[in-house]
Amino acid sequence: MTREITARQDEILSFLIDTVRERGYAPSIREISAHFNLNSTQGVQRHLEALEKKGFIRRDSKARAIQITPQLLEGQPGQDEVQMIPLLGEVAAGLPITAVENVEDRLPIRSDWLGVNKESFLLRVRGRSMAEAIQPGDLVLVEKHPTAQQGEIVVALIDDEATVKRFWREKERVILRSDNPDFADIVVTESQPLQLLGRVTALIRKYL
Amino acid sequence: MTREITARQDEILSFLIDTVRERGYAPSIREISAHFNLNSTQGVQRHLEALEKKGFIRRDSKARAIQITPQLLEGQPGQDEVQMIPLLGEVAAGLPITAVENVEDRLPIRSDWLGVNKESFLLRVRGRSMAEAIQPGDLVLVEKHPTAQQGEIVVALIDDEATVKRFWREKERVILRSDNPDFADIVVTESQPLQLLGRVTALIRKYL
DNA sequence: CCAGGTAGTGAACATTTGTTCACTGTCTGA
DNA sequence: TCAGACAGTGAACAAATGTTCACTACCTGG
Repeated sequence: MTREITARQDEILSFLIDTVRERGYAPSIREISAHFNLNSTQGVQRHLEALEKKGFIRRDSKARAIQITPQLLEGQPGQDEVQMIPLLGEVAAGLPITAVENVEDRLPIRSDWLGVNKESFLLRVRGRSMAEAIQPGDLVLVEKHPTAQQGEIVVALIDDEATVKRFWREKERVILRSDNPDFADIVVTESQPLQLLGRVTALIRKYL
Repeated sequence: MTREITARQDEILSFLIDTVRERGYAPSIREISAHFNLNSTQGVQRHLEALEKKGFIRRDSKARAIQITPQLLEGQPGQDEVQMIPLLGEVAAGLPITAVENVEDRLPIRSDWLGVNKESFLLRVRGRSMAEAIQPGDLVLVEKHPTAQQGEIVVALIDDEATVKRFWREKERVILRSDNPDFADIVVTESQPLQLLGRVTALIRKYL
């Protein structure tokens, strides 16, 4: 998917950015169409869908639920740019994992450590299955991703609990392997679909 | 007009700030009341009116039209405050360790992770002496300190080279111990004074 | 004891809001 | 010439949304 945008899309994106900067909340579909003297919400909808597809905004089906990709609001992405990434506590059932209710803290991560147009969050490791490289209490930076590469460290949901393991795919099954030999592999077959939350891209450990 | 706010107002304001930071747009009145398990939009309305009167937010009579006073969004000093900490490369002889010449990069660290009135820097680990908990390529956050406690992980200069070890003091000598049993202890006596750069307070690992 | 402030309930209402459907027009490249 | 992309129109719908009203309960200071 090309990230080129049309002239009209660019105009609409600029209007979004300006409006959020000036008054602190996004315009509605109808405010956008009024601004451009359009008579139809469908046309605006189409443009917003395209901008979302191309990664410039994120939308929810709620009033003014347009989130502009942070780099666009703050200017050029750069080395010194920092994003406050949520550290999730107990993950409440039924909510999106990064729902506000799940966030217990926030840590600064350099933007170039984060995937482009990827959502990331931090989780605290509980078990010793990846010891000693990854220890209880460590924070892992997780980039949301539904799939993984061989050998990558991933976060999966098993029995409604997030677990950190190394991912191996063999023919018709997936193996979630611990680095700690004291722990057995978890074998996932198609009869119980695997739910990957994402892949681990960094680790942060605090020594008290 | 007092700017003191009540406990409930403070909770609601924090929720607003968190929500805007997390998902880029404000909650609706009903989302706020759902979050706090309230059954009435009027109660929320009352709090928002108070917060507006006291200058913490601005509102329009439109969906999610809550603008948080910019200073509040840009972070309270303390928890959300971030400092760019230098990552040191080759340490040039004769220069203070954190001299500009030694800095190869900077990473954001939350201020409450840093000692009060202490200088900190990041170093990249080279050897495997602390494996597996600390691996080559890992970054350690070092707080400048000339002394250490028993068992702490420290950075010492030995033969003009920074090394990461665990610190033990015995009677008249200091032992710098590796976590990796493949490495022998380094015994430091008074005939070659130990130079501690600091103690390790955090670790950051990036998985490619 | 009472007034005032704080916090909330329950309900109703009008307006806003996003989505969807079916359509038209223009432009461009094959 | 035609298909596809882009840009828009007009309409309808259901849900979301903010405001307002009248009320209750509790707490605290005068």
